[in-house]
Amino acid sequence: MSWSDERVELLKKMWGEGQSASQIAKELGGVTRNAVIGKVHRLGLSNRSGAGASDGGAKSKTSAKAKPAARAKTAKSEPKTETPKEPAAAPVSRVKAIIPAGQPLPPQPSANEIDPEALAKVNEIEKKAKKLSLMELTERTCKWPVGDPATPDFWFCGLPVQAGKPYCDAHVGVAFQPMSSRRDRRR
DNA sequence: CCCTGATTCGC
DNA sequence: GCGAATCAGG
Repeated sequence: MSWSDERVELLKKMWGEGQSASQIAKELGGVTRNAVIGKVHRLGLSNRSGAGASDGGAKSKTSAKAKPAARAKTAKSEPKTETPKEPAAAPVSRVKAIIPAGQPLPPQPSANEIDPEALAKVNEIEKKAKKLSLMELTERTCKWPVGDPATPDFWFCGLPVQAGKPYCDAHVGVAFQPMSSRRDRRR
């Protein structure tokens, strides 16, 4: 396949719309996402001007970037500092459950007031939760704690996490509320 | 693991 | 000019 005007145009269009390279490649057919990215670069529109779009893995690299130069076989045997797997701070949501009654609760930002939908979603997925122990958590398992840590009935969600996030899709929903839960609250 | 774009370099 | 292989990161 070659880059006909039409194909290039579609490429530009989709790229402009914020479509990912893989999506564009899929749409065009006959090319890989690498081909698309390569073309995008050659066309000089590597930087999606203005369009915020879904920034999957793009992190506006700084111009001058260190490059390995000869990418032969030099690299590959680096020490690589593995992420020592953090315990991850407990979400404030279930705090109430793990704090003995009678103790004053620390001021919680917005422990309450979470999208009912998000909560419902959580309740649903928690049924499917893998109920992992702390040791079983990995970089891609939801680290949302459930239950009382001082109890055998304590586990972590363990469902697949959302890329880059510490929690699964549902828990991300209640963990990161985009400021402004209630839009229009009739009172 | 999935995914993203960025870069290099032989073709 | 092209794009696979690789890098770098969420």
